[in-house]
Amino acid sequence: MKERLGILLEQALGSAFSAGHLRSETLPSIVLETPRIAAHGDYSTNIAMTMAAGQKTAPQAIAKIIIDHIDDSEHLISKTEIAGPGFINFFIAQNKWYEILKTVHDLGNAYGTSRIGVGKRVQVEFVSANPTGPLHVGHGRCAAVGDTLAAILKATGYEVEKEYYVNDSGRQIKTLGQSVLLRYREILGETIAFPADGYRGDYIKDLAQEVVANEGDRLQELSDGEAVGLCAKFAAQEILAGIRRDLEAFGVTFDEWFSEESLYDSAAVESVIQDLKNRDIIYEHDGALWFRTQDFGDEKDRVVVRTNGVTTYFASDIAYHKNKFERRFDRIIDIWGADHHGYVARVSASIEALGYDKDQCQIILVQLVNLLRDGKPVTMSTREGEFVTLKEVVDEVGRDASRFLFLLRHYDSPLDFDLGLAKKESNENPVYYVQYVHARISNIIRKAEEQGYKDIYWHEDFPGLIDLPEEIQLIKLMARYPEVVTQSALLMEPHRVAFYLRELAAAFHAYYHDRSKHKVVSDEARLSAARLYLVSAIRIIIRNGLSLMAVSAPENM
RNA sequence: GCGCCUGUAGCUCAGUUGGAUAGAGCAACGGACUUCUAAUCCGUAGGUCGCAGGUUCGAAUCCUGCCAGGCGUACCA
Repeated sequence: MKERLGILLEQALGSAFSAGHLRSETLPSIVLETPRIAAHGDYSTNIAMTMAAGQKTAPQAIAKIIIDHIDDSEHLISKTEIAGPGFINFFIAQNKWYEILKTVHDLGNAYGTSRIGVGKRVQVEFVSANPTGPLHVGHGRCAAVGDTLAAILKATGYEVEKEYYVNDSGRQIKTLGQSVLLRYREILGETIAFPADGYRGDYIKDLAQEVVANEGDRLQELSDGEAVGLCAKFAAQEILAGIRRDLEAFGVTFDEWFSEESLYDSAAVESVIQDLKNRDIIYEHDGALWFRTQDFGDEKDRVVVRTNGVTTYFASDIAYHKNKFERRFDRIIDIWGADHHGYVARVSASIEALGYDKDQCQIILVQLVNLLRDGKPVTMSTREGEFVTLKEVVDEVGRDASRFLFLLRHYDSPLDFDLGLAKKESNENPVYYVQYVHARISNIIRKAEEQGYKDIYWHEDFPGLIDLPEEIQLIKLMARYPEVVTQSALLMEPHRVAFYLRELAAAFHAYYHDRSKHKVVSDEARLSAARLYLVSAIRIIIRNGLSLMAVSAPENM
């Protein structure tokens, strides 16, 4: 609807230009919005005001010229008015709204999809937690945001690839191996001194137990280096498998699990460092190798290879992002926890230094999850083994409820996650409010079937039957769904879908509740058929929206 | 100190990329189930949009400066 009106406006501007009624200038971008207040029309544009300066004419006069040039041969518009300082308000002819209803039914699962991303490949990388311990709630938030954003981008036509970057190399993996080996020796009867920087969680002991079961005391005969290596490899694999399971239980899957180690195996890290050294972007200082990130907007230069010859995490990240660009994505989206924000400048500096367009790589920082238990903060540390895992939350609160909770917030704002409230919230969670709409409509449709309404179909009588203001209101709300999906994609803000669904659900519940006025299945066959058509359209949208979030749409509750 | 994010109703948060009279949920108070499911609905109350300037037809939104909170500021990841 908005699109069609936009086209009319564009044509009107064009014809006003060619008729010489407006001085020609570059076509301004037309912004149509749904006014907050119904009296301001169905759509409103500020175009006359934004053009006023360039035209050197009063906005009201420009508005009048534009309106005069609108060629509305389809009678889409029932009324236009110039209001306030120069808004043009459009009122859509009521009979045109029914076309939306038909569109929803015709498109079904595809209602809300668009083609703005067609032909473009985008990669979304998210979670990417080190395989040194299970995922915690913070990772869950990133997972929900990343997975839903990927689904939204897909719905707008992008070819989307979801990727998990596995940090299976470097010091933290070695520390993991050492921690497991120590617990292993402990089980075999040795007294050990556990180092301060070791991983202390119980899962380390479980892993050590498994090593004992698989290998017996064989590791005792190996050198420390070999034993640590074995333990590290085994532990990382096991933990990663667990991460994968937990994510699947949370409804998140990836197309690609990209190994950091593979960048070393293929010498990609080595060669990019060599390349940058040749170009004097990496230089030696105090025995270490430094990247001139400062020349590309970072606040200081960063170490790539330490004095002891070991590469930093940043080194493989340079090679990793180079690899991403080599895979020829049109867009690359990295989703990180906000605690990594210090990394943004250096990564985008490295992208620029390699000669790529840094704007092609967008980094979303998801604010941290503050974990509370009955109002009191719970400290989380993987190393100390004190944390609440994603699995625990999913098991306790449920996948639907926890996903919805994470998505009911802009990723920019920190989230307090209270475990004491989580259980309670699983009953009061807004997700049930939305799902309940789906269950209620499903129930209506079941009941209708029992009474002989076999099919849900359109009939040209319907406009006369569905004409209450609240019914038109519902259709107008349905018309907005595709705009919401498009906006979420453009702004990369998945929470918009969740908020929209809540709004649609509220409108439906209110409508549904007044049974005396709005009963769907009644004695009047034609009215019933018409209302069935209306509410089943709502069900389609609820289902589509929930499916973007990978939240289930139950038939019964 | 410097950098990033945030400050909107008692609490948790939206706010259509600068629009017209700032909105939900929870909590509080008062109502609605012989009806297609009350996990629901209706109503009341609740606001100097952190503070102060600036930009303009117009600011919660943009700019500057303060104040407060979170995170970061490693040859850790």
